[in-house]
Amino acid sequence: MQETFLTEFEKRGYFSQCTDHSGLDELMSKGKIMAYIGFDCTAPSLHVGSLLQIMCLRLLQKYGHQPIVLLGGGTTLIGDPSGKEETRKILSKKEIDKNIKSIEDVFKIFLKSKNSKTKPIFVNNYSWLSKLNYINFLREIGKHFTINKMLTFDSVKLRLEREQSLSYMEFNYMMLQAYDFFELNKRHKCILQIGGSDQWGNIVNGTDLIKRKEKKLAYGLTTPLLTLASGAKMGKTEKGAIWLNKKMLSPYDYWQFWRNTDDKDVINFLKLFTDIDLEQIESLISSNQNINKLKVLLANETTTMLHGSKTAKDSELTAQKTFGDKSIGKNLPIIKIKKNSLVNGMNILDLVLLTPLANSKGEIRRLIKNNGLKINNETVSDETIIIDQNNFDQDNNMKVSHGKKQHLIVKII
RNA sequence: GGAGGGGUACCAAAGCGGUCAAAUGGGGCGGGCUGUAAACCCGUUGACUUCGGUCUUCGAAGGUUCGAAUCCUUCCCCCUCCA
Repeated sequence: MQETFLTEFEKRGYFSQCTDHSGLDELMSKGKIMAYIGFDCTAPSLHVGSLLQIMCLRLLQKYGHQPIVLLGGGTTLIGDPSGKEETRKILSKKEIDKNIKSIEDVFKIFLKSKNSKTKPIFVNNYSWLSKLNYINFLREIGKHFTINKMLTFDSVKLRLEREQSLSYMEFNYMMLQAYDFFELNKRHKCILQIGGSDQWGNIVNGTDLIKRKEKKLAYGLTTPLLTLASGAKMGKTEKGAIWLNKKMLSPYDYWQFWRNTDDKDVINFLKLFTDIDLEQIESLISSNQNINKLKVLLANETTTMLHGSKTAKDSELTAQKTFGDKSIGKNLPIIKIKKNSLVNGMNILDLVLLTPLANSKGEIRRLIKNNGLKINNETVSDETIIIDQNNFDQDNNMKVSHGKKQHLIVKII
């Protein structure tokens, strides 16, 4: 059987639901289509939780389709109630615009723009949503929505069942998203919206609206909500979200995130988050590769995609040095301190407090008590020791470790 | 509108005048085992400290008391039942 966008989409584990599977598959194998995914702009960067959607856009390009990236400058002003138990905090227009700019940069890394037929189109729904006239909107769009049906959507239903307030503003969100699809259908002949499974309701509203107003067929396709083997949501860890923007998360930490994948998730992640051919992945599985090698492969592939192959290699090397020969790898985070703050020596507690490794002296004391703090690979057992120039090597570096995984370099300048 | 029940640390939940920085479980962090995995075992989990203590915290604000998470008053929020 010939491979199509949808067949690979399914094989890789991206598929959850589709409004018309065979219809869409047929259409997409006949020629190029336009498809869009909308992204929220509540933060200055997307995190790994959105990576699956980004991979979908890449897959579209692979099969010669053109992705539209919708940055929700308008809808973020309202806040999507889907999957949220509480009202989101509302951001200012200025913050959102700033976020959009930095999110766009990430897409430009992931998506290819050389081929003019498949290069991504960036749109901001603020440009049309902000121009809507309330009365016209109600007459043209609002009449196609029944309250009866809107109340049955999970995003609304859950809030009502829990008696948590849902403002009229948020209640309108789904209409706006439906309108986005309608607008993109008119502007760019966009006939497919992809989204996470929590977006199903919103997407279907869009295809319905297009059907009613334009008498045209449009399709919806959703990806499953990913959960890790541990049951946690993809993308957020205790230390914070796994951001895609390198200003918010260093490439080394990004690499580490993938390297630390649960054994049970590794194969799935290779399929979901790398470009490695499915056949090749299958052969890796059947050849019974060492699981840790696969994790390194996963980390290298994902990091290369975002930060480039050189950075990925450097991260691997840093990891090798850090965990293998316990030396200093160059990609470890560096904390700089001034030379004169060390002339009289500095208490270990004060020094560690300057780093992101701990938030209070009490925490550092506990860490020392539990044998978790190391200076240059030596376990610190006394909280009163003084750090001075002698603890640094000839390059003025000193390695500080919190447990086995968190390491950084303190450097004298 | 009426009648009850409740808001405690990251979450869940006990405590109901002093021995409460607050039981227990989950989560987190650290250690052990290992493979930078999972499972398991152990320790730890407000801040500061000269390690004697000191300061801040049990929805909010006042009050009673030598002493309040605990009692009283007002206010805010949530839940259940009735209308």
